[in-house]
Amino acid sequence: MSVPRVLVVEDDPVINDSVARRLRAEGYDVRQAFDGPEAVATCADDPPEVIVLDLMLPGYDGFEVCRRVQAVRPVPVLMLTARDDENDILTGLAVGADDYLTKPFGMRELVARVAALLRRVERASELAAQAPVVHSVGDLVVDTGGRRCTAAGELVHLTPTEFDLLACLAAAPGQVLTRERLLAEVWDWPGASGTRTVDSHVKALRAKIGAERVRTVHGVGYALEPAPPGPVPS
Amino acid sequence: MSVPRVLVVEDDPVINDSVARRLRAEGYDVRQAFDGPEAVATCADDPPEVIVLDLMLPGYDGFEVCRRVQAVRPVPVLMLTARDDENDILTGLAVGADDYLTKPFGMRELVARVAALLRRVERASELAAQAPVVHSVGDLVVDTGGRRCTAAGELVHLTPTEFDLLACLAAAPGQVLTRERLLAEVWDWPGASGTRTVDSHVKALRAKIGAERVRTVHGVGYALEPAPPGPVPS
DNA sequence: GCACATCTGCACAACCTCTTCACGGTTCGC
DNA sequence: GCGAACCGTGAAGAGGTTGTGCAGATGTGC
Repeated sequence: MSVPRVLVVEDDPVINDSVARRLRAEGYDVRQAFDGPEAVATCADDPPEVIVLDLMLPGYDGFEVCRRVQAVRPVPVLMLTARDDENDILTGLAVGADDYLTKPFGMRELVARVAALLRRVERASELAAQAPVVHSVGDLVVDTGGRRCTAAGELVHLTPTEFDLLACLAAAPGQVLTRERLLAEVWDWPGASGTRTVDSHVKALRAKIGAERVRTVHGVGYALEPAPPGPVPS
Repeated sequence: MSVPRVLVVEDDPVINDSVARRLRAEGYDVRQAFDGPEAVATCADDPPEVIVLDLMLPGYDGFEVCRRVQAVRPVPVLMLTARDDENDILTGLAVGADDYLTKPFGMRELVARVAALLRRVERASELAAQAPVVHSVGDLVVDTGGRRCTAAGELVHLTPTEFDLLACLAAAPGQVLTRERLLAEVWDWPGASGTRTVDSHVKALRAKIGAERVRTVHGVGYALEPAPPGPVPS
């Protein structure tokens, strides 16, 4: 994303040009659209990083543009409202706008808001990329950040300990973890007390995510099956 | 910005001088320009903090001056219009002017407007540095700038603490935040006193935005549900 | 100063979880 | 095949965590 693309949607040529010029001066790759259909068409082609969108448009209005564009791919939208109309703002935000400015607005502020939206997008993608908070093992998904787990698309309710246990296993799919190791990871450092505690929780886990997903290795410990047995005969 | 520089652009020497004199008396460092090209040249050299700009100018008019100057660097512009022409005013604001005065104007008012512009710019640049303004989570919209919140399009009244709490949760949708984390974010650094305070406010929040939107994660904390239960009927 | 809204902390009840034990079935080494 | 070690299972008590209502403290605007 070396040169962020910005789409300016505004029917008044004077305002559109002036906004576009200002944003180009800031170093953005700016496209312009002057009505609803044109805006949607431009986005379908090649979605920009940010959209600056006026609400009052010929064709269909800003809300509709927002809906249609967002339906394809989520794009940050900075909304321009002619009046300080509470309802317009709230409606706009409800249909997917990310920020708003009321006319008359200062160019400085507009530029700042666009930059803020871009920062947010970048930050979000960085977070998604560098935070391996989600483990996928076959059709099992373990979201350690949200502490949720789905098996074959179905949400599974797990108790705290069950979740920690599964997260631990999912961090190394196919690898066998000893009871001692699991006790250390999930239960901190409990003097090697009843190792049967692990068994109990494995049992509970199996009952919830399917017994075949957790393999017992006799004399060693447990492992999460990397992929379901074979090509599932569905 | 110890001594703010002000550029006065006005073709009538009498008015120009009188404005300049008055502003100098207020302690500003004042330059003068008497036509469009001169104004642009002065700005290219060394942009002032504020421009007082007449619309009727020889060379090119005030709009053009405004556009060219703003293309280089955003500078607050106080526009002077001969008539009380709505179109002129709107066009001017669109090309980057920040305020306007209609002739005939009083010196006192002009001085006040210039001072207000300087204040506003300072404040705006502070604001611009802040984080994004709006969080959308499902059909829940949290406008941290306007400190407003809507659920399914309906405006919801929240107390300050409730709003901060929700904003904190909305900043990381689906992520579980511990009570300690929430105390740190919303209540600054609370000696680890009653974490039950969080519970109380969560209860109040749930009553207002719908209990199903805030998920309890036993033994860990709370999370905002990323998407509402049912698949959205588009 | 007063009325009002809001925040905080507590106590209680309800709920959820963890752990442990004993028993029976299974696997492994010989 | 046999013994020993290992694992699965079920149940129940103990302990911890959360939801809720309420009262006092605090802050705010008129």
